Amino acid sequence: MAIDHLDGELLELLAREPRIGVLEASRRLGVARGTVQARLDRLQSNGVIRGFGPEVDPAAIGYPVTAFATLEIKQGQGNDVRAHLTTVPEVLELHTTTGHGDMLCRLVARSNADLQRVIDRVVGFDGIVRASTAIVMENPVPLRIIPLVKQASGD
Amino acid sequence: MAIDHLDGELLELLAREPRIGVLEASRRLGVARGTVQARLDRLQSNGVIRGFGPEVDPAAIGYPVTAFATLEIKQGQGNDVRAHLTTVPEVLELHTTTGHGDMLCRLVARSNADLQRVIDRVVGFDGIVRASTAIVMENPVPLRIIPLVKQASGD
DNA sequence: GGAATCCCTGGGCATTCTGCCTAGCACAGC
DNA sequence: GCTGTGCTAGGCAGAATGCCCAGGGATTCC
Repeated sequence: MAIDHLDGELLELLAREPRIGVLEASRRLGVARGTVQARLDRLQSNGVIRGFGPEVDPAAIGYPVTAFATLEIKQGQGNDVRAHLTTVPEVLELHTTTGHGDMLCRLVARSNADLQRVIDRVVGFDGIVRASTAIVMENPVPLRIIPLVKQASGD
Repeated sequence: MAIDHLDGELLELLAREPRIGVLEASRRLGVARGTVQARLDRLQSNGVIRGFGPEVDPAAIGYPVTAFATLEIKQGQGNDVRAHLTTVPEVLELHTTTGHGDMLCRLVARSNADLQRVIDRVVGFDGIVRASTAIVMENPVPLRIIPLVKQASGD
């Protein structure tokens, strides 16, 4: 469950140079190949490593605008709203949060004008009472995990 | 820049089974290996594929609590706040958004009690006027990209 | 109508990595 | 003292990679 120093270094190495194989990683870390293999297996069956899926940049496929929308949900409509938002491709992420039946979702759009269309589609649903949207201008800290991994593995 | 149908299928395949290699992917897609290799190279130099870093689950390394904090920033303090938040490992993501010098950040913590410590550390900084935090309870739609990819590649 | 260009195919090559195995060693807990 | 666990070090066959080439359609540009 907890990860040790070697796990931390392995994760950091994989994050920096994902294409390297088990053999190369073992060379870099100065341990035996079998060790790296065992650690990787453990991290994956542990659920620490969820996968190695390609990170796709929405901007590069034509969706340069990102926004966060806070949705106020009518009591008892949570499941319907979830199902509805799942069908909208521009909804990249959805969370339910503390508060008065609130949800937070991450949206992308082709342009600011297109964002209006997306929002209309998102909120054009019965269970949603109100929505407030914040458009992202800059992303000073892109989604990262390494600093946390280092802290969790004892620096 | 735009991606075609084959690109879309390739991305979807890689997202579903990231461990398969170029050769296996070419077999699945029914195209030549060189084609897959060329597409992958192009997608990566295009920036469509940012990388293949391991997706680490914060919950699995001891940070099961996620929250989003909206920060109100004192005029002109943006850079200092950014620098400050970058040093906090529990800040996984930071965006500046439209509004009155607002920022939105994603936090994780070891527990609800620990979240208080994280928030104190985040807002214990001069440039931050006010913070409002929403704790995530459920995550009905985890960060996803495939539906958008399919839409962008013409279904 | 050509000609040039681009993309894909299908194949070949040496090198490298993988998955799987064995055996020995050090260290912890019971 | 014994057992289990984790790491090292090595070996092996099979598979994949990176890189190369020649050829064929399709498209675009003169």
